[in-house]
Amino acid sequence: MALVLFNTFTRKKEEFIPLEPPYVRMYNCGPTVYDTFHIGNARNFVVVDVIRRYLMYKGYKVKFVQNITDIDDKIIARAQQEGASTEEIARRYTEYYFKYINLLGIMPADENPRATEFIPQMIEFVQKLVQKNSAYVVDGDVFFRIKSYPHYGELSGKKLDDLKKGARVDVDPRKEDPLDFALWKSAKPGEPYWESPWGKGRPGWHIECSVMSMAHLGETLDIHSGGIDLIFPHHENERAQSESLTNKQFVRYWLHNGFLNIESQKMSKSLGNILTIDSILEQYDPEVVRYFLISAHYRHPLDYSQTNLREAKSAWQRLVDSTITTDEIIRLLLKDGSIRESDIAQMNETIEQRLSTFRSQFEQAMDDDFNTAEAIAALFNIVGEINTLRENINQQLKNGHSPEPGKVSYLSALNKLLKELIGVLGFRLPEKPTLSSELTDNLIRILVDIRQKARQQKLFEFADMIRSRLNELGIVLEDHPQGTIWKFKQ
RNA sequence: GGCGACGUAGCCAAGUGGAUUAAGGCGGAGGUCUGCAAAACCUCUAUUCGGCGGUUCGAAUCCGCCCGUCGCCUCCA
Repeated sequence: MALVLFNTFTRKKEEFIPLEPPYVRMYNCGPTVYDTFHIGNARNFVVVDVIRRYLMYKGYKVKFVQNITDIDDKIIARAQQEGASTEEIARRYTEYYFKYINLLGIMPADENPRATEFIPQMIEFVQKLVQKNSAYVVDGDVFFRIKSYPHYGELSGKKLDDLKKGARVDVDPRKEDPLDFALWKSAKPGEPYWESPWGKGRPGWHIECSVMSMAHLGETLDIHSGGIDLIFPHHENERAQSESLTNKQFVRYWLHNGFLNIESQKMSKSLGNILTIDSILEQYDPEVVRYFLISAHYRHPLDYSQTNLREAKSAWQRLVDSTITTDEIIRLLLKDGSIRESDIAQMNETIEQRLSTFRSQFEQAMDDDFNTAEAIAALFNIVGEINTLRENINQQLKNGHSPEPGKVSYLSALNKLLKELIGVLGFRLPEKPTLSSELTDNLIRILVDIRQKARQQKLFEFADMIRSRLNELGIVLEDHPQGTIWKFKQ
């Protein structure tokens, strides 16, 4: 099956063919570490994480690079505001960034280059552009000359004339063209700086990504991603300067995720509706947040609301519950000897067939421009099959028959498949009791046994007390025909 | 002003010319199971896809107009 993705550049879905299969060079515009990151940033990080994981699942060898912009105007502004150094600010929010992407279950990038580590390469890059006449120097600033790059505007689909008409910012009169942008900025007094051929200064914000992506991935990237707002001017400028330097295609596939809105409105500082990721993770499990973030197609706008998060929580719960209950039921069946490990391992063609139908439903969805909404639907179809099957086995049990080994092995295989695909989307299921919590498990089982005795003797008040006291501790008991199982309340 | 996206059940959200009952989830109603629960299962919850026209044998899917929502063009994921 061919993987198809929507390329912002062509505005079409295209089959994904990396430059040198099976290698994939992937770059995502990372954070500028001047502040905490918000749920909208999280959407980008999670979406890109899912894309990366799926490419790996498909057998690609992905090298994933995400930069950290640790010097720029906003960091300087923040530092001055707080009377701190830019390094301090950058360090603080870099830590924050790593802490929270880790909590969100985002795989660490293969490389996280920082802008300040690549200043010499940036200077060299700019120098070459000046030599090629693609850039010019004015009073210690260096500007990119967009006239030198005939393809300017192609990525964002903008006409240069329209851009000029729509300009809402005062134009720097030293620019040859209002659309020329800074490659190197001279330092004002009190600002951090690096020595350069043009005097003291710092890199412009677009040059960083070009330099750092090329440093780690070469001159042509397979995938370059970011939020939809980065198309213009950031990615347009990256493309212009990179291709001017190399005369090669900079990016094969441009991917952009849609915005996350708050109550249908864009998040912005001026509206004061920024939701930082830490405030959300205080209320919701990271997996719930991930579920919410990929419950809609990545290119569509997504609306944040408490209702939507609560909905995600219930849906995620259904997924988790199915896997836990199935695990526990199989465990009980093994324990009382009504089924054996060797029975479970038994596969046959019918089972294989059905499993692959479920798997391919998932893959078809993901192959179609990473349609996570549909992929999740595929997951729920598996859940439905599992739960119906379990019900079926319950029925047999109640009728005094021991469960058919074929059914149990199908159940077990479905459960395994479900867990695998949940993992492909980057979700983490609650962990099995570890060695340290084995004691807990054993203690609860003692209580479960005592309650069972009480129920047999119709001491329901006593039995219910055990159940409700455990419930107060966040432990839920469920009585199944195979026996009683326990779970942690979510 | 220029460019673009979107409008599918109470809510979230796939589908984008014809197999098909228009996925899946949340919520709700009724039932089954249970000592009671929980979880789960079963049934029901869009003759219809913002509105009006058009193209077509056939449209939620294509075209036009209208209404509504949102975004980019400026730092921004």
